[in-house]
Amino acid sequence: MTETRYGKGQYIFREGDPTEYFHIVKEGSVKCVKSSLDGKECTLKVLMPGDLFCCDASAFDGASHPGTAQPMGDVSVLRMKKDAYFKMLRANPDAAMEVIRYLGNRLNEAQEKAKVLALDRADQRLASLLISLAERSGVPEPNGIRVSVRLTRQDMANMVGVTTETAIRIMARFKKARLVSGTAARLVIRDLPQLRLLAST
Amino acid sequence: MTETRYGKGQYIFREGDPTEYFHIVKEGSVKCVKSSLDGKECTLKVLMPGDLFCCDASAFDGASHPGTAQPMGDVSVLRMKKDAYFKMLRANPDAAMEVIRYLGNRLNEAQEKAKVLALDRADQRLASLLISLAERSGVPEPNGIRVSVRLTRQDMANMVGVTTETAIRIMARFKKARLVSGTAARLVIRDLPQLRLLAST
DNA sequence: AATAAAACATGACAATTGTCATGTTTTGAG
DNA sequence: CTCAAAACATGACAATTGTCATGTTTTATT
Repeated sequence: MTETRYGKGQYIFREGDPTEYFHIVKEGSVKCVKSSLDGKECTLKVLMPGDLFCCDASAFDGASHPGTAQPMGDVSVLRMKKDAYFKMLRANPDAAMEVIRYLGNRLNEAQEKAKVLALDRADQRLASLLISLAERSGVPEPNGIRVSVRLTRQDMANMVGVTTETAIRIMARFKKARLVSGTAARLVIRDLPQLRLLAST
Repeated sequence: MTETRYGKGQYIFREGDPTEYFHIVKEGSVKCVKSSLDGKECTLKVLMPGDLFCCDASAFDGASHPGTAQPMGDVSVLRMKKDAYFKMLRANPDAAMEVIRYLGNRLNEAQEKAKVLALDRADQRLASLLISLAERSGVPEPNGIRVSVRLTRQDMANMVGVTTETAIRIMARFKKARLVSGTAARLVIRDLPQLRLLAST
């Protein structure tokens, strides 16, 4: 299990690269991204410390990475050679069970995301995103919940499948309605209940 | 491991039901569905013989089912009490590894689906669906590939996050362009290469 | 074979979201 | 602190998709 550090502009691995390592996020956040042929990008998930990645099937079949893993700022990642990882899992039922649980949670999450993308309007999808940001990386503050991950409007757009302009416009509306305040450097959720209402309306 | 049969109009379990069993599809197909508060439905996946479900995290935390499992026609399902299933996995590293591989594949699939929903137009999403139907349940025929699962336009609409009308219109276009023929009872993919092209255009 | 229900179909129109263009503000590197 | 790059912002317009209404065809059941 070796520790590796990555910084801005680097990649942990890219879509299509051969799968060699199992990874755990130690410090910082990591973006999982897929892109289409015409350059459009979609952010599938932001991994936080403790999150596993490439703990799964792509690692098995000698296949290649189905997406790109990109550090958001400076990150530190623990990794282990594929073979050693599998050996470890076989020898250690507790670890294997933990990975099964983790993958199951990730699968549920991914399917919930698919549902939101399939059924909700852009503003609802953004509201859902803000809610989960508040829950997963929120820091309580006097006048709301600060999101500790730095996300530009473009990042948010890529996370909910809309254009940057649409994300900007909707966030501007949210700001006007006092549901949120600030931008990437300091995004604060000010009215979580109202956002929840909007997400399910 | 007991076998259970289900028929039209029944449910294997519904969203919110407590998780009690681990399941395997033995015969027939099973729809995994989520619905929103206002009645809109989204089909996450069609399970085929050999597919596992509830092999995952929801089964752990004593949580409830995140979605509904609905038989498509007559199906036969093998199931095992949660506790026995976990005991079996712990005692059997091969089985545990197999579940890890399976969940990983499902996760990749779900994320690919999310990407398509986030980035592609309705016609591209439908083309992608038809491609994967051809690959996963296609039966070669003199003039194309027959889809062995019976799917109405409404089913397809629910699978790609569009309205029934939109699915009907796009399928009509596909039919006119000789990419497909027939309806639910006998859907045939006639020009897979062209569909692939369309899906990634 | 009759018949009700479901599936398929199509038009007119509305709502949502994307595209492109342009300008302002904020951020970060030197 | 300066300055370029990135992020944020907004308008005008186009494209996509949804909504509602209505009608035909197919399917399944008695």
